[in-house]
Amino acid sequence: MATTIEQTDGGSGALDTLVGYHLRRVYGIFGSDFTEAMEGTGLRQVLFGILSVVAANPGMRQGAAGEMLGIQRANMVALINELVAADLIDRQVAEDDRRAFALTVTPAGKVAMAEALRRIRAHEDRLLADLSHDERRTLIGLLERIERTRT
Amino acid sequence: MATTIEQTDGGSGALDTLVGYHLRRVYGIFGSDFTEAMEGTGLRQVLFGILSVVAANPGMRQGAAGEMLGIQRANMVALINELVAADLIDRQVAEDDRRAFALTVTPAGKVAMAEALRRIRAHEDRLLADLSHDERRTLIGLLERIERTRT
DNA sequence: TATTGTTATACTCTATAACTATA
DNA sequence: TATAGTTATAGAGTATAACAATA
Repeated sequence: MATTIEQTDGGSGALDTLVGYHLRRVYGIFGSDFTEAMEGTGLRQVLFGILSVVAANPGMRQGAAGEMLGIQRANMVALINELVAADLIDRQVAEDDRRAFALTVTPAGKVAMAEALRRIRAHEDRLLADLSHDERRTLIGLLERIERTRT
Repeated sequence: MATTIEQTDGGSGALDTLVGYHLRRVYGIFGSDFTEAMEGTGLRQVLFGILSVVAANPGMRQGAAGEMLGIQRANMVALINELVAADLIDRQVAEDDRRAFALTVTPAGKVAMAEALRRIRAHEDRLLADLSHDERRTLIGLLERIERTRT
């Protein structure tokens, strides 16, 4: 009934009315379940993200991949090293610019991606079981509109 | 038109269809804008979260506050130390259990919270400018339903 | 001069195990 | 024996600055 902050309400207080708070909680739930779902594959959120972006844009540069995912150049180095070491990504000096690297997903990378995608779909189905397909689309749509405001 | 992963689509590939990916992006946008919005207050997301929970439940125990926010006991220590040092939280040995600490928000803490809340509302209004009030409620509602599935 | 990737570094967040003091 | 808080520590994510090679 109160519009101000209640005392001893047994809840989270002002937090519950904030979109950011709920985003934080749900992101946490997704994150830990994702990690569980990926157990044994050696893939993490970032690594799958990179694989996915490179698969959609074969030959793209390391820097461009990082930019699309909001990963800084400096932090891309170790990540790409990891993917190359695991033979999931192929890294070649770009023909037209010898400073840059052209990335492609290896055959093994494609296999790994397919398996990961299967697990991720199951993980999302698990966490979104209470939402109808329409509601999932609504959720993605709302999130995309927020992304467009600030990207 | 393709239901499989496209090649050279210029986009994020399979990522775009995943709720988790959009959550990650939007959470990132909210996180960095939150940090900017709080500049000069000394408050971060976690610290504001603790203040908010303790304000809503005066006298609550350190462990219970952490539990509500998904923060492990071990990690609460330094956070509460920080809030006590800043005179935003009062920490007293609980009368009925001398192992435990009873937490309350200090007067200075309430002032800080009010100012933080003002900034956070502005920050959310900024990032959610494209959404109607109904859409914001829908978004929070959907997120809350996901939280309930796994908490 | 500017850009691509690199190295070094540092800070926050998160997670685990072993400890203490109380219960 | 179990619980509340503590300490130490380690890993992941993220951020900045300075550098080499190339443009």
